[in-house]
Amino acid sequence: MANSRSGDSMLDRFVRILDAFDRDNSSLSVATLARRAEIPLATTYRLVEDLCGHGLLARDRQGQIRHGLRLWELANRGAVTQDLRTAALPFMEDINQLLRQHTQLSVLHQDEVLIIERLSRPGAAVNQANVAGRMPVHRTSMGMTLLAFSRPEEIAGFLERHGEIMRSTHPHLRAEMAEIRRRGYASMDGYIDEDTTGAAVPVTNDAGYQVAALSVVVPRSTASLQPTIMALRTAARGVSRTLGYRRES
Amino acid sequence: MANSRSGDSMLDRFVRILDAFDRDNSSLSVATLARRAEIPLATTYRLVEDLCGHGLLARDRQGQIRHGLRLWELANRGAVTQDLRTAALPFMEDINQLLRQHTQLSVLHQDEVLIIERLSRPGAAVNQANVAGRMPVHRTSMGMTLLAFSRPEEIAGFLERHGEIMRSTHPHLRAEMAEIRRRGYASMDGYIDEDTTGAAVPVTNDAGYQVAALSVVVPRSTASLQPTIMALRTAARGVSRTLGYRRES
DNA sequence: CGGGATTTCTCATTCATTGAGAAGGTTGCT
DNA sequence: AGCAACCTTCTCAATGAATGAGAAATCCCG
Repeated sequence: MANSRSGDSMLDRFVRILDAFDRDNSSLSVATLARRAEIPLATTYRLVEDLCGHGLLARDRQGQIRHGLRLWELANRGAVTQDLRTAALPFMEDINQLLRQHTQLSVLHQDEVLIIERLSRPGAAVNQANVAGRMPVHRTSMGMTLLAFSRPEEIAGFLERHGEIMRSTHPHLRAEMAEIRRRGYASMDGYIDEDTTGAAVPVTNDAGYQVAALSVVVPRSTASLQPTIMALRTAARGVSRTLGYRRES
Repeated sequence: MANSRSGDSMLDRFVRILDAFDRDNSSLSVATLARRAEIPLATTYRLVEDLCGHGLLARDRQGQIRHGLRLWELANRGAVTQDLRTAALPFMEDINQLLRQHTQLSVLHQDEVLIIERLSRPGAAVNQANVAGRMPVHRTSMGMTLLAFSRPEEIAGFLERHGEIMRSTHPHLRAEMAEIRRRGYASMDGYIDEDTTGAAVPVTNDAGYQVAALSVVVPRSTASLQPTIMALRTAARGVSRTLGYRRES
C-alpha cells in the first residue's frame, strides 16, 4: 500500500540519472545516483538496470555505473554537432598551430555557452572549458559574442530572462554590444583563469546568421590582440565557407 | 477499449526513436519516425513531445524533428569517450599532417567497430567512416586489429557469435591473427573504397591492455606501408603515454 | 567481529501510459 | 475547385507497467 507516485515522468528520471554524471564523477554507485537524481533507491536500481540493458549506461569491473558507449553513439550519429565540428576542426587546428593557445568552438544553448569542440596546447592553462561543458554568457568573450550577434528578438528574449545579472555585470550593455558588433569581436578578462584573456569572433552561415563562436584564450600580458583577432577572423571565414548553408535551432 | 500493449517498455521506444536518426536523415517527421521506430503514431507523437520538452529532440523551423543539443551534451559530458579523444587528437593531427590521409580512432563495441574520432584531408576519399559510425570487424583493418589484440576470452566470445562469417571471409583466421599480433598491425584492402588500403595499429593503456585502434586509409597504389606503419606506431605510443592508466568497459 | 553502507529482490497498489479513432490541416494532382 | 493522400494534433476509457516501502543478502572498513 501507500505508493504515492512522485509526479515526474519516466523520461524525467532517465534524464536526471544520465545528467547526474559529470567529468569528475564519471562513475557512480547506484546509491549515489539515487541521491543525486532524487529518486527512491529501489526505483533507481530498476531504472539503472534498464539503462544498462540498453547500453546507455554500463557497469565497470567494480560494479560502478558509467555512461555507456551506446549513449555516445546515439547522440553523435544524428548530425547536429558533427557538421559544425567537421567544418571547424581544420581551421581550429590552424589557429592552434599559429597561436599556440586553447581554441574553442561554442554555441548558445538554453541561455548558456555550450562548448562544442576544443583544442588545447599541452603547455597552456588549466582544464575549465571542457567539451560539452557550459559557461556563463556574461563572463566570457564567447558568450558576449554569441549574444551580440544573435537576432534582435533572441537578444530581447535573453535580456528578459537575464536582464538582472547582465545589467549588473555590464553597466553599459547596449553600448558594449554595439561595440562588439562594430569591431566584430568580443574580448574579456579572466574567467577561465585570472591571468588570461579570452577573445571570440562569430561564425556565420552563408545566409549571414550566426551559428557559433570561435575563441582563444591568451595570456593577459599579450601586448596586442590584433594578430589574434586576425587569425580568428580568417578561421571563422573559412568555417563559414565550408559550412555553406545550414542553420540550426 | 481493446488496448493491447505492445510489450516493449518506454525506454525501448525512446531509444528506438533516437536511433531512427542517422547522418542522412538528420530531420524526420513524426509520421516517418513512427514508421521507422514501429510505434503507433499517436504514441510516437506523445513520446516525441516528451523528448522535445527535455531538449533531447528539437523541432526545426519546418516542424521537422531533429536531435536536440541537450542529447549531445548529456552524452558527451560523462567522460567515456572524451579522455580517449583528447589524448588521441594531437597525435592524429600529426599523422594527418604527415601522411595527408584520413585518420581514424576506433574501438570495439557490441562486436562492431565504432569510430570515435576521425580527421580527414579535404582532398582524399569519400565519406564512409563517420564519427559514431560503425563498420564490420571482418572487413576492416581496424576491426582485425581490435580483434587480434583483444583478450583471449573476448576473442573466443566474439568467434562464438560470429565464427560463421569470420571463417568464411578469413580462411586462415588464427594464423592471420597471430601474424597481426607478431607484426603489430593489420592491413586490409578496399572496404571504404575499392582503391584504398586501410592500416591499423592497437592503442594500449599502460597496463598493456588494448583500448582502441588507430588507422589510416591510403591509396592502394602506395608502394610500401612501412612509413605509414611507423607513423601510426609512433602516434599510438604517444596516445598510450598520454592516457596512462584507465581501462574502459 | 560488528555496524554502516550498498546491492538486490519481492509484491500489492495504482495511476501514468496507451493507442484507436477522429477532427483539422497541408500538399499536390487533375 | 474538388478530391485524395498524407500529416499533425487531441481526446478518452481501459489497463498493465511502473512504483517504492520494506527486507534479505552482501560488501566494506576499522
